[in-house]
Amino acid sequence: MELRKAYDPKEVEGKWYQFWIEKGYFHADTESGKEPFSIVIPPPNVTGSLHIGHALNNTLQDILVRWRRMQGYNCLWLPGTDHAGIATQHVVERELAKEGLGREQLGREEFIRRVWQWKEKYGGVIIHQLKRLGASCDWQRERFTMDEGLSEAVREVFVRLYEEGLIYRGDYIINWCPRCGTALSDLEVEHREQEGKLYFLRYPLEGGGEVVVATTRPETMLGDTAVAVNPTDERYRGIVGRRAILPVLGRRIPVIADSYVDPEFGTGALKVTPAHDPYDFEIAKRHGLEIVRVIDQRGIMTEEAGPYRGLDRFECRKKIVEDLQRDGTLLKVEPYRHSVGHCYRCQTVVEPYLSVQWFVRTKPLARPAIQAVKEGRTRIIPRNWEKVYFDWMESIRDWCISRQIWWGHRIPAWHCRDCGKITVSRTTPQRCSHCGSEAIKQDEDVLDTWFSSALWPFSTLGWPNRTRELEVFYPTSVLVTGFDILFFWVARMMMMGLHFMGEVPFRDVYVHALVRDIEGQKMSKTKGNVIDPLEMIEKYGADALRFTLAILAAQGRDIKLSEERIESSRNFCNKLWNAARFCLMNLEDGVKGEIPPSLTLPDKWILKGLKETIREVTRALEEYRFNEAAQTLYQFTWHSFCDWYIELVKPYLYQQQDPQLRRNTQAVLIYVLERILRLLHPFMPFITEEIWQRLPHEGESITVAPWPEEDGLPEEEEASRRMERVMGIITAIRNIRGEMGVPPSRKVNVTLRVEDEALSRELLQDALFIRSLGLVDGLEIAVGGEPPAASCTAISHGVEVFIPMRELVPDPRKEEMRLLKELKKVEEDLQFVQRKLQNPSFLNKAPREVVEKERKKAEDLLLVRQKLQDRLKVLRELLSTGV
RNA sequence: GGGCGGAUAGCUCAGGUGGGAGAGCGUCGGCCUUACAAGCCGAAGGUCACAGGUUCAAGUCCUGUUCCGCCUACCA
Repeated sequence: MELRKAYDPKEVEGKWYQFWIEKGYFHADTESGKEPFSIVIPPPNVTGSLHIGHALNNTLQDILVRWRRMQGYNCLWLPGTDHAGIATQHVVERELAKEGLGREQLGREEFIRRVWQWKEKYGGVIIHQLKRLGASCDWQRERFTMDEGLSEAVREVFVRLYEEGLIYRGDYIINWCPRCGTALSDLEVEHREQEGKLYFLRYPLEGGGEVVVATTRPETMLGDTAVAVNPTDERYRGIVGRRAILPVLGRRIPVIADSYVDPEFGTGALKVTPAHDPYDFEIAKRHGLEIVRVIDQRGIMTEEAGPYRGLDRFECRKKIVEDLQRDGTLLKVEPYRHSVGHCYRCQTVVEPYLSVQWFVRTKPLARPAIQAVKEGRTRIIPRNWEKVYFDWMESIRDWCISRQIWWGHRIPAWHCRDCGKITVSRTTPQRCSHCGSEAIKQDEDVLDTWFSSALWPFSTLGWPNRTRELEVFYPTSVLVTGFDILFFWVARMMMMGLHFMGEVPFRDVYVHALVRDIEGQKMSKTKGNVIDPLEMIEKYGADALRFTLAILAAQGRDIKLSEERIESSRNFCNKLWNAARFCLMNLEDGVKGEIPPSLTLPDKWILKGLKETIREVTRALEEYRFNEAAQTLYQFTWHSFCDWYIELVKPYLYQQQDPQLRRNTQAVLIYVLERILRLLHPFMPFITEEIWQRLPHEGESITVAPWPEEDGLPEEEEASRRMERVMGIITAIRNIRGEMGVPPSRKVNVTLRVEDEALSRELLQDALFIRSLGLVDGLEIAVGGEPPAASCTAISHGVEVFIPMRELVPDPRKEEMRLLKELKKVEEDLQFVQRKLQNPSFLNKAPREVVEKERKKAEDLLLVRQKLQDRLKVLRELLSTGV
């Protein structure tokens, strides 16, 4: 059964994925008794489609899961999606808008019904895309944050936290998105540096004089209820306690002293707008100030704004600046760079807004979460993210969890119309728990989506029920995620996991990089620089995409992805394919992959390489060094196996005299290839399965084949060195050929000169390789004696290589250049080594083996130099007499 | 303001615990050598950002500087 000339991913990917699913390889069995290895997927937004960041995230998870599965672990990779409250609501509202409908028209219940409808229809897109990528998730356990089970967990957590006093409700200034019409948590606000202006306003004082305040938001002056100065500020000592007259509205407001005010900034006098600035709000609370709301939840000026009522906040700013300028209140305007908060969903400028919201008291939850990482019960990898985690956790602020939208987990709290108190309950209550009134109404708000995802590692395993899944798979082995959601998600899972399970949610957190474009820009649709993973899969195959992401995934650095990189991985797939094609073409009936009792030199060399590769790849994966694992495999497969081993053993395969040798060689070829496939399988699942199935193999799928072990592979240091010497000679011959422009069609005669008998006997035995890979016709091996005249020369591993010049394009000058170049290099090296050896402190202080190494190096270099000089001398005599 | 990361070949990047720097792509030269032109063989190309320091020895450890990037923050 011969393979096609080029690998075609389209023909194989779908087929094998379906096969794996049918066989149930991805399904974890709680009763298997094998050691568990579990990962919960960072649930993508249900509205989402697979972008390159998902592709990276899931490729890395799949590599770990497939590798551990082959190692014999009972692997659970639990997939699912996140209901993404605000995002999903947007999407559905946009859909409705097309029908000319608004959500208010439909009413809450009907709207929610439509969201579910939408979810059923389009929500699975990303799940299908993950399958295209090859993700080996346990699809039978797929979850959704709005599932009944997960919703139960959410209610349970809310009620318990409320009962423990860790959830409270109150009036606070929160981040409000006027466009989305909802509160946002601090994390959901993106701060961006922006070119703004600092306006200096003159507020007259009652009884004469004035105080000048500075502000970036002049429109909020309408809501000012005080002017504050620092109590230590000499300049203002006299005016504290007096009253200022608010321009436009004429309101009398007190001048107060508060240490929050920075005397260095602006004029040192701060206008206090309690309803529209979180810190002004704090000041107001301290001083019992009046609170006047001048901007409403749509970003429109309220009745309190007097003449400006009804204006949009930005229009109002423009207008009020004009007016204040006209009447002289505006003293001056300075350009000012400052950071402005934007809604992470819609980029609207966020409004600090005073409203009643629900909060989680985070400090008591954070403490154990910090402790767990400090004690190493959870490791964050790479380590430097631990610091970021600690910094955030130690200065954590209470988490605003209520959202004024409809799509999400409705807050399980009921307000009593009679006594005004709140009943929080797991199930829908019939009456107020305080006064017994039946006039109760459920809170309108829903919970922040991250509230439910914070429970993901245990809610998906069945909590609050005590399930077998929890018992076996919690804590999960590792969480793989991007640093952008370290706070949003990882930190909160840590807090919730520890609080409710009494144990960390994961042993390791592997934090990977962001994928950027080749210029280092974040990919975004608006910039038009996105690389669409599905398009890449379509074009180059899933394996090529996966391998590219893996080989680029170095710790601590962002990935700059370009299509060329994927193309080169595609070439690697093709290389592997053709290596397999070669092996199969040369495979006789009945031969299977094994290590035969007698091994040739190339066999011993490649098996040693394989052993090292297994060790290195396994170690790299254990340390989450995906790029090193991929790189090692690439080098071994392409350069060791294809470029050298296959070429070296061709003479054995093609000869007829010794059938046993031929068959043994085939056995080693298959043996090594099959191990390469297994090592590559976590990275490139499809092509490896396709080839593996065509090779002689044991078992029904490479997915469940055992991970290769070093044990049982021969060491053969000596043979390996001998092989490398031969390879060095071959390279030397090729070098001369290349530099002298000898085409491959032209064979050359070669003389090798060595110093001792034993070496010459070995070379004689290995002559076959030199002939075949060096394209050598006659090969002579001399011990000592006169070197042949008029030759091109090279020295490798103590062996002098001669190719008679008349066989080549005879240009002695060219050869002279070549030798001089070589000599220069050797002399430089020699100088360097000798300088070291002449340094007494080096000889005294450096470790013995390092000194020995340098001595040996110097000896070798001296020898090489001598020989090169001899050659040069002969060549020059030749040149002077003429060839 | 605080913190973190980066600066290595023309480009994109690797280089755990210090012992004279590697890959992919690109470039140049030679090849359709019966697995592969998505390929083979060979070559060129580097003051490892800068300045000090530690050390017998520094791309690697320490200090400072410059230039980028990111995260974070209550100077309105």
